[in-house]
This record gives sequence, structure tokens and C-alpha cells, in this order.
Amino acid sequence: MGAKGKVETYEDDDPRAYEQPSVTVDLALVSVRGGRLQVLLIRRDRPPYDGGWALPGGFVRIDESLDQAAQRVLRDKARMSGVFMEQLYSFGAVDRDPRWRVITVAYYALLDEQRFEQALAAADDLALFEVIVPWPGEEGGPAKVRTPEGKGEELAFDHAEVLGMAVKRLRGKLDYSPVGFELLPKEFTLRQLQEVHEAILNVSLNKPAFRRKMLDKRLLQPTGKFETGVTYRPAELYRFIGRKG
Amino acid sequence: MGAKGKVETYEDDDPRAYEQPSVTVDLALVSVRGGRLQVLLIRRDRPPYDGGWALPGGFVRIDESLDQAAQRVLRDKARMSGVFMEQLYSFGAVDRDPRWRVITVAYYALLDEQRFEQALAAADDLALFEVIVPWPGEEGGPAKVRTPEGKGEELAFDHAEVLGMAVKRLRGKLDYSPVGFELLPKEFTLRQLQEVHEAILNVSLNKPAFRRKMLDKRLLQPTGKFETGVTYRPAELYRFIGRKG
DNA sequence: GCAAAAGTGTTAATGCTACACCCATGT
DNA sequence: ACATGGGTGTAGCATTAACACTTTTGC
Repeated sequence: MGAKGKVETYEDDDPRAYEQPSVTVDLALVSVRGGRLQVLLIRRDRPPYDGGWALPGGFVRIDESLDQAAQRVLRDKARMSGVFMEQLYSFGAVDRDPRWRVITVAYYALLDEQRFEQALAAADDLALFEVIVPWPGEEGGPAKVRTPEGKGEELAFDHAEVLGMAVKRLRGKLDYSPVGFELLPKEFTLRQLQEVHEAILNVSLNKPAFRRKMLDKRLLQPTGKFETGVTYRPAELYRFIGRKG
Repeated sequence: MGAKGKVETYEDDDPRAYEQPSVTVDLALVSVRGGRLQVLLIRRDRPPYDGGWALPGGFVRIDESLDQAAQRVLRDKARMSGVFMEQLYSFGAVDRDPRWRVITVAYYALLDEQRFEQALAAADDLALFEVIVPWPGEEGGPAKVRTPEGKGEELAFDHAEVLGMAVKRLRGKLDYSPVGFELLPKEFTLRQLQEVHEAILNVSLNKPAFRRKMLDKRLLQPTGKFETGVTYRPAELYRFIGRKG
């Protein structure tokens, strides 16, 4: 690879000189329903991990950015767009796919209950799982998943690590960013917001303290409307000031 | 690409069906010297960005993980190993390199003053720059760099964004993780630690408050030794309990 | 003694937790 | 009337910020 002149050239410029790893994006589609953190997974029907469950994903094409690839996968697999989505981390162990060398750039997307159910209905190959990540996960340990009936299932590839890191990231961003609101409809009660926080953190929170902390942030606008059809005093509905006009 | 059977197959399995993007790792080698945040950059001697300054980087090979690739680049470019390094973010805009489609996985590495100077001395193509990122960078705006003499320089590719995000990440991790210690020698004074924090955050901090906050974390061990050669009362030297025995 | 920076003590403000209590609704 | 959860007030605790002050060194 004839280096000429300087001892250390900046780079061996031409990528075609090497065999290239492939690049995929994988998506953790998460929601909170009934106080539980949930995720949409796709069943593998061939080896490796035949019968296991995987995050939906796909190759990054030569003419699209990483973010565009993630959006495309979201459209193709869940028939959905306009969802809050952020890049999570890139996973590049050599043997993470036993067939080929594949680097994956993981994203997580936050779906409110309605969109989550839309996705579940629109894509017949997606299934819903609860996510279990014990509290002090610290250095992003792996997540476990189980069916709503409680049956534990195996995650394919390194997707348990990916999902574990997604939950860890959510936990970290919860107080200083509006991720909590992305999991709720446009109008929601403070109790719903608290349930979202409790599901993500896997702890129970003090009601008055939570309430005041949220209101003090000046990110919530009271609508003057109230929930209906409840047998107790109806809670006021709030809007998040910022995203999702 | 003949999909058979199910409507949505899990993935078009074979990566060789597509033209593949290339993957590189780029490294932000940062340190704090003289109360200033600094970075090591490499001069480009050919288009694109001829004469501009870039983060050292290199292609990810087929038989090495992302972390291994980052370690290799650190060895090759800075002749160094055993340095604290973490993955930062992956950048994948289609036109971020005008020649080829290249996705880069960015890492940042934290060097103490001594290692920083070793790297600068060992690699004749690296140069030192000060990093300027105004405080409320919020959504990780681009960084600017200038020479120690104050001359502003251009960063190649999207490396201003990468460096900006590295600083933002450092700022975020400063309170709840030991990143500050990685920029200091094994034994250091509390004033030095404060200077590191001030340089990263670009704010000035209250001395007694900082002191107590650090000591209360139980991460610092007093050595009983004191700095020498100063014209004022010598400060005690502390060690970080944890990393770097 | 003086200058400079290390290191300590005190007070005030702030934020969070816990708990008690009242309010509004459906049955 | 009562059960249920929404919503508010208050007091206590811990953490942090600000400032004044004392200590130790070199000159």
C-alpha cells in the first residue's frame, strides 16, 4: 500500500482497499402501557436465533443517512412516521452476527399508547413484550423481555444489550429532557405522566413531590379540560409546551 | 431478492445485495492544560479540506470490533494505549465525505497532561488546539478550535460537530462519573480538579463548595503528601479511588 | 511581616420528602 | 354518606451557595 513521503499518512484513503463491514440500523420501539415498559419485537423464522425475538432493523443504504435509514425502517416495519427517535449507540463486536460482519447503529423510538397499538395492528409480524431492567443497572446491563402473560423470551443477537442501554438512556434523560411526554398523548393527566416515569425508572414516586417538580419546570400547560368517565374526581388534562403542537 | 411466503420478511438478509457504506472511527483526543480544554488534530495535506484540521481516524477492519479499531487508531496515530476512551456518537450524513460514503463512529479519549505531551511529541503530524464551546451549547452545537496563539482554524468534514458533541458529553458526565480524574495524573490537588471542571464547563466554580462536594463523594483519598515548589501554602495531594490503581 | 493560595466554619437559600388534609365525582 | 383518587399546605431534612475567616508556605 505504497506510502510515500511522510511516515504516517493521514489515512489509507481508499475504502475499497479493505473488505467492508456492513451497517444496519436496529430500532427499539418502546411505549408505556398500563404502567409497564413495553417494546415491539419481530420473530426470527430462520437461523441464527431461529424462533428468537429481535429488534426490527435493516441495512443502511448507500444513498441515505443513518437517521433516514432509521426512519425508513420505522415506516417499513411499523408503517409509521413522525415519531420521536434518537440514536442510541453503535454495536460492533466482530461476532455479533455469526454470518457476516455487521455493525449496527441502534435507535430508540418513543410511541404513545395509540401509535403503539397502531404499529402492532399494522404489522402482523410484530409482537409486544414487557421490558425488565432491574434498577441499579449501572453500566447498562442486558434487558430481559417477557410476554404480557409472563413468559420469558430470548432476544436474538446482542439485542438484550441494546435494549438494556435504551432503558438506561431513557432513565438518564428523564429529568432533563422531554422524553416522558413523547410516550403520552397530546393531553394527559399528571398521574399518567407519573406512571410513565415510574415505569421507566422502575420505582414508585411521591405524588405531591412529582406534581410540583413537573409544574415548576414550566413545561406543562393546563388545558382547563378534565378527564371523563372516572368514578372519582377527574384530573385536569395538561399539554406539553414544546413538541407535538 | 425474491421474497417468498410472508409479506414482510425480517430482512433482506444478504448484505452483498447492496452497495455498502464504509465505516471509520474518529478520535477526539482531549486534555486540559493550563485551565484550557485542548484537543489533538492532524493536518490534511490533500483535498477535501486540504490544509484543514481533522480528528485522527481510520477505517474499521473486517476482523476488529469498533472499540478495537479505536484502540488501534490511538496506537497508530498517538503511539499510546491504556487510555480512557468511550464511544461518543455515529455520524452518517450521506455527503459528510464528498469522495465516498463513509459512516464514522466517533470516540473521545481523555489524556492527562503528561500523556497529552507524549502524544504530541511522538506523532509529528499532530498539533494542539484549544477548544471553544460556549456554555449553553444545548443541542451540541459545533465547536471551534484555535491555536494556543489564538488563531482560529477550520475543522475538516463534520468534525466541528463531533468535537462539539464530545464536549457536551463531557459536561454531562462530569458530575456523575469519574471523567474528571482521567484528565489528571494519579495524584493531584483539589485546585487542579477544580480547574479541570471549570475548563470543561467553561464556568468558574466556588472553591469551598466544590471542595466539599468532591470530598463528600468518597472518591478521593488523601495521600498525606503535598505539592512542592510553590510560593504559597502547598496543597495536599489526593488520589482517585477506583480506576488507575 | 506580607502575599498568595490552602483549607474550615457558619449561615442562608433551595429543593426534595413525607405526611396530613381538603376537594370533586359516581354510586 | 362513602369510597376513590385529585390536588394543596406545611414542616423537616439534605444539599448547595456564599462569605468570612484562619492556616501555611516563600520571600
